[in-house]
Amino acid sequence: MVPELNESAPATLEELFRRLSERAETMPKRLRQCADFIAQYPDRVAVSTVAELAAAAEVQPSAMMRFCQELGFTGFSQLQRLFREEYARNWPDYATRLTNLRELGAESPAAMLAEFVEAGRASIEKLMTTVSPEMLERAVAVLGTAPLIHIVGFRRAFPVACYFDYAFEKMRVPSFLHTGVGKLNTAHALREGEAVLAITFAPYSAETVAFAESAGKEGLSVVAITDSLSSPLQRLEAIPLLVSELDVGAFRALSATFALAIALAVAVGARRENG
Amino acid sequence: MVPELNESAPATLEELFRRLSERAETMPKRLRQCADFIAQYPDRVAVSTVAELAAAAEVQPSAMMRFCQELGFTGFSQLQRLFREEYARNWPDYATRLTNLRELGAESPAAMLAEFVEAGRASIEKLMTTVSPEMLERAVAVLGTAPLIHIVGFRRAFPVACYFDYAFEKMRVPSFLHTGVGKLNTAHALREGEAVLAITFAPYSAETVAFAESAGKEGLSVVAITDSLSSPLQRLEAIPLLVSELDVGAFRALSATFALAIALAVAVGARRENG
DNA sequence: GAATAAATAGAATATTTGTTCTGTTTTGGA
DNA sequence: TCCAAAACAGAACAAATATTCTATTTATTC
Repeated sequence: MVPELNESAPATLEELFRRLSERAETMPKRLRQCADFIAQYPDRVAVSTVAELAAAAEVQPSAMMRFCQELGFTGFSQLQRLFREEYARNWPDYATRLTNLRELGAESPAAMLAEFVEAGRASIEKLMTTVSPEMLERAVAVLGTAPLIHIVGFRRAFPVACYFDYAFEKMRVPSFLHTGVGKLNTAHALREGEAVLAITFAPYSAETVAFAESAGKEGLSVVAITDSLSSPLQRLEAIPLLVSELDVGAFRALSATFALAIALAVAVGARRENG
Repeated sequence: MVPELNESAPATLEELFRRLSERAETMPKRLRQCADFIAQYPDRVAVSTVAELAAAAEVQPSAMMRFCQELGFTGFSQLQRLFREEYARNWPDYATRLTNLRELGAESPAAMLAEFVEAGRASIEKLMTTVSPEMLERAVAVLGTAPLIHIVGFRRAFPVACYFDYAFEKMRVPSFLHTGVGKLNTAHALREGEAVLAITFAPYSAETVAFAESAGKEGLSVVAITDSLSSPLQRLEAIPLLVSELDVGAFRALSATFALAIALAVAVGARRENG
């Protein structure tokens, strides 16, 4: 059969996604589920059957069909062809791309990305060896039972602190983010039985250390995310979680730290729910 | 039907190719044609039918079948599954794995960390294929010349925005972080020629989208860090940098996003210094 | 150079996969 | 609250795709 021309169907992936973003809002529930799923996992489309894809998106195969037709395709096969053609171009794998990017010249942004990707990957893998499971368990035990968690971290650690606050909010874990806004001193907000989650990396920010110290003196438990055993937070009786990020030149990313952060946050959230 | 175990069939692509190189020499003509073709164009196997593949290798479909069986597979489908899984390896179903972990009673914090480490590693590797070097170059060109960079991103994207502000400050790149503190509207701070760096992930925060839109209307260049081609930022003429983070259960980390962020920040800093 | 075994092509069949259809449920408007 | 329209799930059907079978050709051995 001659593949029929279909003037209303998107001819490229870009066009498809553009149309998707225009129309997804107004689509009925199930079709929107399809749209969201395809937007999130476009690479699955090329190598799956309608049935597999529908199951993964948690809809009926027929819903997926209606979705394809809604977009102007004659059916799933026509949509899939688009993804399969795209696939053919994208094949070179991670290792190849990394090499290619590096060869573009050390100065190019793409080469820089390749460097940080490699550093991030290595840092994350290393994380499994630097974080002690016992300490992690203790940290979860402390944070999982505290009535309120104080989060403190400045400079490079501030994004991590923000993220904790976001994650805790999402899981309805009571938390207080000490932002340092207005240079107001918020240390007086500490109450007995509460816990502190302090994040700091070399050169250790004085405010964070002072905050953790005063909390320790008042008998609050302190969990410390930091980068070495020689961190000043080690002197307090804090529960240490060690992350070491590999650097590229003078720059250090936060990829591994965030992996630790989300794992800790989710573990604390889960502990709370299960009592 | 239960997928039958087949002890003689290669279980991985590596094993398949190894066996191929051992045996190809001694194979009859047509089967060898099959072997050579697959060795040369392995990427086509995942998305083709036997008929297509046979035609491309210039053999009969039945020859391709005999070839598959010669290698120990029950048929073409089994061989193809190997190639499809290889492609799929980048997106294991973490939701299912997490459920399994829970059912096994392995909901320990350490197990959770392992999950996020694995998700982070895979996400970072995937970053190499989702970020287009051309777009990255354009983004660096825009941000590297703008007199001021406006950074906007809320909720889950806020840590990323903070980090950009920190990195830019360290490299003395003029930047302005729109924090949303006090719900003050800061959109009037935009001046001609300046650039916007917008970060948003599904569900896209309305404030970020509105900010980027109003910037776009005033003719400012917008660089968008987002998670899919169907993001609302795509509709503006923004320069897109795509990151997709794998999720664990309902949770998604930021490991890959931060690798991209630091690479972009450093590249912009370098561009400024070198003129 | 004939006999035998192996390999092959193409047709026939079985299976999987895509698509359409129908009765039912949900949603939105009067 | 009822009615009409849209959306939906699941089953039935159609198309495509994989697999097997058989007659024929090609290679190998004696």
